Amino acid sequence: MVRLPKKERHQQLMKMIEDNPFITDQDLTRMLRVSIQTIRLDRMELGIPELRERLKLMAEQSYDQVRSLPLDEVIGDIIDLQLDRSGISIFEIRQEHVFSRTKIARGHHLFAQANSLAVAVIDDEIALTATADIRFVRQVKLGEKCIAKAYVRSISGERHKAKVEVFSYVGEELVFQGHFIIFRSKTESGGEGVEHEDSH
Amino acid sequence: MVRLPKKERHQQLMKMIEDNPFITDQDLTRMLRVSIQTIRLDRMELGIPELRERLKLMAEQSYDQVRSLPLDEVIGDIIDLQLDRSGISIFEIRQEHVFSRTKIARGHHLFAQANSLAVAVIDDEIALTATADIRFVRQVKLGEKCIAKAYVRSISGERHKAKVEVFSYVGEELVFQGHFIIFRSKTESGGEGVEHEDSH
DNA sequence: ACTTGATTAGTACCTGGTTCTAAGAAGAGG
DNA sequence: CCTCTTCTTAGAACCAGGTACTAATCAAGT
Repeated sequence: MVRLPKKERHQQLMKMIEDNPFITDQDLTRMLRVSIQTIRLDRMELGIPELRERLKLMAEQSYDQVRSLPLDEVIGDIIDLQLDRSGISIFEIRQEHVFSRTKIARGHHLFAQANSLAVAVIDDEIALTATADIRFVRQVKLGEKCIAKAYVRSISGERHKAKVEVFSYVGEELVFQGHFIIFRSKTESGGEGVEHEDSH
Repeated sequence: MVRLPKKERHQQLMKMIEDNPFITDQDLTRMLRVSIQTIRLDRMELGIPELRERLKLMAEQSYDQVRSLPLDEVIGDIIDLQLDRSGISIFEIRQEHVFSRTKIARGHHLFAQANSLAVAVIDDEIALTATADIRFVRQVKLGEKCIAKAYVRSISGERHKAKVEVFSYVGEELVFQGHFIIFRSKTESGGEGVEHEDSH
């Protein structure tokens, strides 16, 4: 049984741990046919932490992710906002926003950006989307930065509706447009007879 | 120093572990002022695994999530699907889908469910939303289960468009409706001159 | 022959537990 | 008062999965 040269073993070891971080040194000795000390020396050289540390790290990462989720009440970063007038937000299409096969952004993310912005631009305690009429003008791909611009077109009196138009661009190109009707509460508390409002 | 009754201590212990799963029994003895054996008996009674098991579980969950992400190309669980005809999906509104203050679902999640379903119901390799005309009929709250029903209304020849209507209900009540126009590729590969398609 | 790098063996020790046995303390019921 | 039960604490043995360190062996290289 000819053993592998050290470098190759290191390569294998890294790969094995990468695609199964739950593996113990004991398991690795069986698979690589070297002593457990060798495995440990290898991990040291490669700077790979022990099993428990690996799991702890993974757990911490996922924990932090969960805790930072509540922050994203707005999809995309708002970079300009004039309440009841206009707003701009930017949203980068990342891996998690695209269809894995085609790398084309899933529409609800573009909608979410536009919708969030349309709601944010309304200066009120509670603002909910009532209707939306949207059009996906061209597909947006992985890595592209989508810039949404919202304009408040009218704020009608009695029933507290606002019309908001949103145009999203990648560079100069229009990729999405939407007309939103947003219901807003009274500044005081919130309306009687607001039956057709909705979330966003 | 009067110690807490057992039930209260159990309450506290559960809460403490819940909002810091990285805590050791040793730490807990200091905070609850009981012996480490008591802590361990308590964990046993409550069925709370040891620190390492907790971390391992978290790590496994996040690992599985990452690996299963490509699966959730559809938002909501599809419970019935007749390709090119109709489909039904169910989607439970959870904490992460609502505005934290009002507990009302954010519209883009309802849209995402409907849109996903509209795309899924089209029997084609590539199907992308072109336009959508949607209406949020009433707000949906935390904990409600949203059932979306999609009907394919027409499939037009040359340009490969399909019209899909989606109605979402909570119980008997209509909460959302949308008319989608979906572009589809040719079954073979995918068309030349498809310039207005989009993601969903 | 001497040195160096790679590998293996073995021991002591660590953390964060489990499992089991045993012994006090505290209150309830007789 | 005694006894029974529940709760709590103590302690020892053991375990997984390591770290840290020492030492021995082997195979080349020069």
